[in-house]
Amino acid sequence: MKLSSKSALTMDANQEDRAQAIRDALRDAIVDRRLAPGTKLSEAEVGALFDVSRTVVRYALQMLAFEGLVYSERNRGAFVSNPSPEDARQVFASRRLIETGIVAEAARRLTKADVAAFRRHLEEEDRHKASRGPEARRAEIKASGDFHIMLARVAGNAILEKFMDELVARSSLVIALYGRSGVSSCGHDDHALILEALQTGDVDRATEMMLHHIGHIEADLDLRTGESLTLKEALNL
Amino acid sequence: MKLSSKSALTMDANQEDRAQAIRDALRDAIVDRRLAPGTKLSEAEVGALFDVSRTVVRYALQMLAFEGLVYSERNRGAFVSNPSPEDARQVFASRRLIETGIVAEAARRLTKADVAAFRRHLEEEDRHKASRGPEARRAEIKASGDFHIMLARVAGNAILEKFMDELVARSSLVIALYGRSGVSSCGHDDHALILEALQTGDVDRATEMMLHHIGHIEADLDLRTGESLTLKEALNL
DNA sequence: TGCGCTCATATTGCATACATAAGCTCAAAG
DNA sequence: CTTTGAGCTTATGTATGCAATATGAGCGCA
Repeated sequence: MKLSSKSALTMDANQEDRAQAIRDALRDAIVDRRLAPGTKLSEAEVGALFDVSRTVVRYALQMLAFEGLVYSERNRGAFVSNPSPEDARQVFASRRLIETGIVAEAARRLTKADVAAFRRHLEEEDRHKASRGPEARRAEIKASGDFHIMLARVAGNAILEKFMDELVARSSLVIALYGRSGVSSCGHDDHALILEALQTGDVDRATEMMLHHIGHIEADLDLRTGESLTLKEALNL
Repeated sequence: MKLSSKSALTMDANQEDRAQAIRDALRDAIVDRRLAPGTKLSEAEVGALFDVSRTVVRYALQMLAFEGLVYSERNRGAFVSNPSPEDARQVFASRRLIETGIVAEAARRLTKADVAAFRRHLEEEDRHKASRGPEARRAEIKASGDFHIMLARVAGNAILEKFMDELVARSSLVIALYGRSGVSSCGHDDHALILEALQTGDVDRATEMMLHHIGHIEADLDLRTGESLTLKEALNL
C-alpha cells in the first residue's frame, strides 16, 4: 500500500529518516486538527499507513511525546495530547518569557537579509490571510507560527530555538482546541509591527509588541469552558 | 550478566521503564564526567552492560539525544555530546532568561513548606560542600543543580520545568568540560541568598541574585581554550 | 437488574534476525 | 612511500516474532 505518497509527504530522496518524515506528517495533522485530541495513534495503524514497521513508528511517536504533542501510557499506547486550559496558560506564559528574550537578541542580530526574508514571509502570510477556505487557513496558521520560529533562528541561540519549536507546536494545538475566531493567530498584523520595531532597533517597543501579540492570541482563546472540556477529556480517556 | 545491579541502578521495582533507568544512569555518568565527551555509546555495549536488548538502549539514547547530552549520527551511532564554548554560552544565556522568569513566578508561589524543603536542601548542599573527595564533589554538583530544579517546580509551570531539567543537565556537562575550580557551581552560597530574597518577597533582589549566581558559574568556566579542545574534538570524532 | 469474574482478543514491550551502510585492513599501483 | 580501492568486519536501521498486559465480551451469581 503506497499510502505514504498520499500523505502529503515527499518520501522522495528517502534515504533519510523516515521516522522524521512520519513525525512531521503527524505533527502537521495534529496541529491542523485533522487528528482530534485524544485520538489513539496505534503503532500498527500508523505503520500500515506509511508502510513502515512499528519500530519506525515508535520512534516517531516518541519524538512527538517529547514535544508534548502526544502522550503515551505504558502498555496502552500513544494518544494525541489534549492540553488542559492550565496547560494552555503555561504554554503562553512560557512564550512570554522566552520570546521576550528572543526579541531582544534578534534586535541586535537582525541583518538586512533577515529583514528581506521576513518581508517575503509577511507577504506570504498576507496572501494566505486574503484567501478563503480551510486550506488557506491551515497555511495561515502554519505561516504564523513560522514567523516566530524565524525570529528564534535570528536570535542565534539553538537551545531557545528548539524550545520555541516546541512552544509553537503546542500553541498551534492549543489554538486549534480553544481558539474562538477562525483567524485566531494574527488578526492585527502584529507581526509587521514587531518587524518594524526590530528594524528601527527599538527593542523596548518590539518587546512590547511581542507581548501584545501573545496577549492577542491568548485573548482569543476560550479557556473558561472547564466543565464540558473536562467531560470531553474523560470521554477521550 | 547481572551487571545491571552493579550500575548504581536500583532496577528494584523494575516493572517500570528500564529505558528510563538506563537513561538516568547514562545521564549521571555523562554529567559526572565518568563518560568523556565524544565517547561512543555503542548500542550493543550499553545493552550488554544493562542486560537489555538494543531496542531499549536505543530508546534511552534517543531520550538523551533530545536532551542534548548525546548526539547521534545516522548509521554511525550515538556519542556523548561535546558542547563547544559557543554552546556553553547559549546554555547560560538561556538560563538567564528562563530562570529570571522562574524566580519571579516562584516568589509569588513560595509556600512555607517550600521554604522548609529548600532549607533542608541547602543543609544537604552544605554537607556535601564540607566533605572531601570526588564522590562528595559529585554529590555537590548534583545537589546544586537540584536547587534550580526545585525552584522551577515551585514556579508551577511544567513546561519551564522541563526546559530547566534540560538546561541543568547541559550545564553540568559544560561545567564538567570547562569548569576551572573544582567547586565551580556555588562557591558563594548564592542559593541561600536567593532563597532569602524569595522569602522576603523581594523579587527584584531575588532576580538579581539569580543573575549574579549564573554569572558566577559562567565566570568560573574557561571558554577561551578553543584550539586544544577543537583538536580533541577532531580526535574524538 | 446489577455487579463481578473469567476468558478472548488486540496492542504494546521487548528481543532477535536480517539488511545495509560505515569503517578498516591490506594489498597493489603510481 | 603514499594513496586508492576491494573486500571484510562491525554496528546501526528496520522488520518481525513472542511474551505480557490492557480492554471488552460474555457469563454467572447475588
